[in-house]
Amino acid sequence: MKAKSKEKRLALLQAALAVVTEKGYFATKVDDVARRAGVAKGTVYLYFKDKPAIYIGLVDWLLEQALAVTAQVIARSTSPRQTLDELFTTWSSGVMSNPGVLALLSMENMHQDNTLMKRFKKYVLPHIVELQDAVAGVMKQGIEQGEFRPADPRAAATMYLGAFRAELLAAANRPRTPRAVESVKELFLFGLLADGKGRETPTDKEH
Amino acid sequence: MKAKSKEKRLALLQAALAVVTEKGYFATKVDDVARRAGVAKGTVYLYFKDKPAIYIGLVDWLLEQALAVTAQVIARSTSPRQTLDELFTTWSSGVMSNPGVLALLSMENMHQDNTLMKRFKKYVLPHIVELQDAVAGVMKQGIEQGEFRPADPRAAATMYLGAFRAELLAAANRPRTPRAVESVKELFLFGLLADGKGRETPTDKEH
DNA sequence: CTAAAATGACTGACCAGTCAGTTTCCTCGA
DNA sequence: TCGAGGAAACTGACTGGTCAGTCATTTTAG
Repeated sequence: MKAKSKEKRLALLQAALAVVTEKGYFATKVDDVARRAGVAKGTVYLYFKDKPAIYIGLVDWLLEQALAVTAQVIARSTSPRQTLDELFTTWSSGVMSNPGVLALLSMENMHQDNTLMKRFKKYVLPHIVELQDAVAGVMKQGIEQGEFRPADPRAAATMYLGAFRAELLAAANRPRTPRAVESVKELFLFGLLADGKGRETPTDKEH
Repeated sequence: MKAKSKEKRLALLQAALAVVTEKGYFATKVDDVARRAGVAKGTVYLYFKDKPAIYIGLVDWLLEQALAVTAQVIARSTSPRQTLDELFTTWSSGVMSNPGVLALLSMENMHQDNTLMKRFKKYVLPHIVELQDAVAGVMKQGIEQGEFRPADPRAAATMYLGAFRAELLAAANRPRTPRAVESVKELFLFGLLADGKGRETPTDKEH
């Protein structure tokens, strides 16, 4: 099982990525992955314990990339606001460039299978939380620096990621207009309400 | 196939809802649905052509409810802003009360199977668009009435639904705090930026 | 020449969908 | 009121196809 090269494993992951984003996890046969990588089915099992392990390996790899890219954007940009802007663009042109990938990262999807779900919680979820934390960190910094309003950083992160996701999926149906992306970003920053509608009373929680 | 009662069909759908939201579509065996409804597997096939048909029937039924509830909220509430507020609450306490249901309605999930995907596009997607349109209508009205800023109603609807979804899923992991829900709503309305950060220049699209 | 790597035919488990047989329900004539 | 008979509803054992995972055999590399 612990076969020679890391490279071959990577090649298999790339093949898996291609097939799985195209057909989805459940419709993907191990043999499909093997063929796409140009090897026989047996070979796949030299590098991965079983089918779920391919999935876990794949998601792990993707999240690693996403985290690296995110850290890089955070490191080099000058303000939290700019960071958010760049994250949107960087993500959508890179790792998370299609709905297939998003599906891979969604827990409710993996809910479809028990083994998968267990391993997802154990191995993948922590990394997703890490990503959320990274974004929440940006929010926190922005708030502290006074660029953002006082708000719950986690809620803001959740919403930012949700908006990203929704936009990406919407774009999969209709052709993607840069305008729509801008609209979403802009709404996130400025909110929906017209000016003077009570922005100064964000504390009246109970109605 | 066209067996007697609508009621029995409904009972089967209810059973399917219970099992599918619990285990996911792919992990659900037709026999599970039958057992849950207290009938034999064969009976299921008197009411549904095949397994995908159960799924389609289920989602159709759910969306019908969601649309009805949404229309009702829109009809009785006094302002677009209040409508949005109530939609959030109504949805999460009713039809879309758990992540399992959300998974059922997500296209990327159904991407997992080809037959399912085809039928999803044909039968389900139009209803989802209808729901998005209903929300976009609220946005449009709010904008026209001056309660909301000029913005793309569709983008705003996409984002609103995305925020709802993200919050609901987040709540599935950590216990749901009313505070988090409020945070999300509030962020959606007011945006993240601190006051005086350029709200009056939403037209500088190119950076 | 040998060991590591790769192969792909094979097997066992699983399950959607079928259908011959059984039960339930209804109708109608005595 | 009863029950005979027929139809509609229901049943669940069975079948055919699919596929994850195995492993005896072959290929490659050193």
